[in-house]
Amino acid sequence: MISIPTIKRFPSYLRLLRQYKEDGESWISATRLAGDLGLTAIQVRKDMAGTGVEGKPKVGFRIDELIKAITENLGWNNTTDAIIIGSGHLGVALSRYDGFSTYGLQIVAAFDQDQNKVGLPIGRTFVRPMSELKEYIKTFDIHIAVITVPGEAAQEVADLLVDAGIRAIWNFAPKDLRLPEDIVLQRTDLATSFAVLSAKCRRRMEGDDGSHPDDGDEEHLD
Amino acid sequence: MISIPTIKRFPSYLRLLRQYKEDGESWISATRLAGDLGLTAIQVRKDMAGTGVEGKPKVGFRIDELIKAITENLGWNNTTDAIIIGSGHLGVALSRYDGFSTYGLQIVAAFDQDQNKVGLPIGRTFVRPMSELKEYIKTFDIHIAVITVPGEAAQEVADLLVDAGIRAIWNFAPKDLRLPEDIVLQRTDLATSFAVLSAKCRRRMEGDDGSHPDDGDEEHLD
DNA sequence: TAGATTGTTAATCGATTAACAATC
DNA sequence: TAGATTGTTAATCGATTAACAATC
Repeated sequence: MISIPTIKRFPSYLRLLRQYKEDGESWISATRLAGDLGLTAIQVRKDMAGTGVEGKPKVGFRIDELIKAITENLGWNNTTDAIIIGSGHLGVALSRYDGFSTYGLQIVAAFDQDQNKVGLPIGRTFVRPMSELKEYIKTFDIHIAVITVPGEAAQEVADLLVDAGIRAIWNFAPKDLRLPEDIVLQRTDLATSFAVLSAKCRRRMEGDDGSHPDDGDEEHLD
Repeated sequence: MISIPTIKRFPSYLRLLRQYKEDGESWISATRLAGDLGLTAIQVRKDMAGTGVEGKPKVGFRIDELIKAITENLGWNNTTDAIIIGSGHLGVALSRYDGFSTYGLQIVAAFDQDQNKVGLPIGRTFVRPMSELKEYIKTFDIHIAVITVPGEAAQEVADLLVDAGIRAIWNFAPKDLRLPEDIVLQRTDLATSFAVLSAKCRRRMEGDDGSHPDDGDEEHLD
């Protein structure tokens, strides 16, 4: 089974591979991939081994094959429908974000507690009232929900989602959710990301000694 | 020196500690912190050791002391000015985000290449043209820049920032930047975050066996 | 006192890195 | 052939977890 650190590097590989392809190339070596991403060639080869794609000594890997294998490995070859709860600035930004289509993610509905927002257009749809949440999830068999409500409301919303039968939650609210073990949870916490940035800045100031490993994560986010 | 994984957990501790304080409590045990965050008590004690705060057997740690120590450790006791490049949906959302004040981060200016956006109000300020970027950074001695431009433009913008003397870049664009070693780089990559979510979903489906370690990063943001 | 909790030292676990034979 | 590159096995490194004495 592929490790989480490797999974985290997959999107970066994918972006670069697509670029190579666009440039008309069809083979790529781990050496060059590593150079372009600031990784070691050994690490890239290990990661590629996880995809099941075999390389050719002296030439490297077939770009098309790698793109296909990584995409499938991430499950990004199929489109997944998701809903978003919270239509504040961030909710609107994510709802309208084109980039998600690259990952096979499609925001098909937005919900908000604020009656004044209900009905407003957002992305390709409009804001729905929370009262319709449960029925929507069940009717359209939605598996993934994105939370962009204020931190204070996040746990309550998460509980509603779990009750409605959601399987995975992508939480952007600054709050650590408590969820049943069988629910998949992924955070994108700006505070955590900025904490790492702050810490790195601090070290740079205080004269850290030489070594500058590229985290990439939060990094890469963590 | 405090490890990056520990740094990543600091914001979660901080949020929880502030909540305890609001609830009128003044002491907290590692056991309870661990329970509320889904960590082990041993790990919490190790993390707390990093702050330099000493606990009392049987009672735990003074909440005020921990809040102060963690805040100072992250450098969040002082306000830091930052600028943002790219006034699309995400840029606007981040510029207006109130939560940053909690981390001592203040977005003091926004820039955009699009002449139609220049002059538009955003957050507490208005959009400036890219032509003013370098001078602004030098005049106000800005150390941190947030990038929210499209992936294709990110490297170019980053190069401009480095040339203007920026020290740290928080990159939200879906692009892996190549920067001089002395520049602090932190990514918040939605693709990476969603990749982890996708992988976890996949495993849940394919009948993974029992163990459900809470990543939290990315989970993690990260 | 008894018992929950802290703090430290040692063991474990997993990812990265190194070494090196195999290959085209 | 020579040499760059792959793929695998072993070594290293660092974080998490376990064990346990110290403490109030």
